[in-house]
Amino acid sequence: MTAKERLVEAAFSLFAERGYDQTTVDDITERAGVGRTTFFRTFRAKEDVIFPDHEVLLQAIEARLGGATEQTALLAVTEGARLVLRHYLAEGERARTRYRLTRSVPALRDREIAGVQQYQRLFRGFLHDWMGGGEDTALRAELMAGAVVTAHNHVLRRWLSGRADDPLREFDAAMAETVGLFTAAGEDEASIVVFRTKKDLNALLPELNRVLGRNP
Amino acid sequence: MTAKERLVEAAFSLFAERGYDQTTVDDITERAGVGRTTFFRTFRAKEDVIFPDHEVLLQAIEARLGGATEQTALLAVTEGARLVLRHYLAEGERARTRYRLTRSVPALRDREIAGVQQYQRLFRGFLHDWMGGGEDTALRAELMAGAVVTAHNHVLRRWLSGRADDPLREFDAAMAETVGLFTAAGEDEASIVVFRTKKDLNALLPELNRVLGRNP
DNA sequence: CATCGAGACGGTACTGAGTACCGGCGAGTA
DNA sequence: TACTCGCCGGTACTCAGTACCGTCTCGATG
Repeated sequence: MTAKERLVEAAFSLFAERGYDQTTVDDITERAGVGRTTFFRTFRAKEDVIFPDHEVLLQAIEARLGGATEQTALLAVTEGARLVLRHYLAEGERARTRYRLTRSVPALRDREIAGVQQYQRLFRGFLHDWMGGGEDTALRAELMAGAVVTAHNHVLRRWLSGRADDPLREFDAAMAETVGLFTAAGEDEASIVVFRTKKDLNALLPELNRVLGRNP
Repeated sequence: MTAKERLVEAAFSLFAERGYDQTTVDDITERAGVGRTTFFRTFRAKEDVIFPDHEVLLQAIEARLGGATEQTALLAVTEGARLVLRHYLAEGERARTRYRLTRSVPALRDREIAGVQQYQRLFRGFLHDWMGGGEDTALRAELMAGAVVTAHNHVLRRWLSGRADDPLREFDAAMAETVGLFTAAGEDEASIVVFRTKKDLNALLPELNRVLGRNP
């Protein structure tokens, strides 16, 4: 068992017992049986000990995005997000413990948000490059990246709080809805119906539906 | 001049001279001519001194959202975001100094992200309530809130880095594109414009754009 | 006028996170 | 054996943040 694993074990157990603020780094290192210096060599800060796989996840996403073609870019992004979700699902109870901590301890909550931002940054850069990297697509890339991360977090939080029985299924649905926002009905078009009449509106509804390509 | 203002002045000047990490709270309070206790009574942490109006902005947004009706909900959200943008624009050089700091100091960057999350949370709650508060609209509300904040930040950063000459105009365009993602040709809605006229169509285009929430 | 209470401020002392630096220990190598 | 490289532990220090207490001012109230 490496020093890192022992530190993580000790930290999670102590946080569960006494709470985050009531646990010092000395407490953690003592239980882990390592020196205090080792802690700060392994983690940059006390808060990072509950996100031990953060760097690994970032690299996994980067690798997934790197192996994408022009045609599979959107798929790569959703699968990158799915990578994160699957990781949390595999963690099981530890992920839920982290969730409780991040919800109750402001310092950890902020830290998690900052971490999510790093995922988003990866997606944004990848999507923007995919779109050509021009200034006209910068906002669109940023919106897409944010939406993907938001959708992922939404499903993840539902599972973490026990409200999702089939998170991967929900993830697919959420992703479909999310990327649909950007792909359906084209860039900046809107359905516009222009007519002039004195008829009653109810009499016009069937014709309106026809123009809009719908079946009443 | 209140103690808070003097602390902010002292902090910004010292950060510009020596940098953030090289400036201690003692340095700030000494230049401001107040006691160290006063600093932590005024700001929760050292990082908060460069976001002195954060709470005020949050309350301003909340007030703006509170005075909205069922029909003006989307307008209220965009104007809430516009409130933030206008505040930064009015700040002028101080906002740019803050931007340089948040870009170079990780602690400040994380703090800012956490602050943005608070705006987003307000929008999300408001939009979700507006949509009825059901589980089926939770994701959609979250996506919209995230998109609005993203679009705002995108324009704000463009202005902060000197790439936007007319930020308010860009903001309107970005917001139109953003809310358009959710309203244009969406699930079972469509933008319908009804009018009768004999005018030339070209003369009507500006008005059409206004109705559609666009800036030509 | 006297005094009482509230609020703002400053000073002191303390905890604990994070850093810098040094020395020890074991494994591989010439 | 001597050397070095990498990992670890210990010590000492800075500084953010907290707790607590005493002081001052000001306005209200008797």
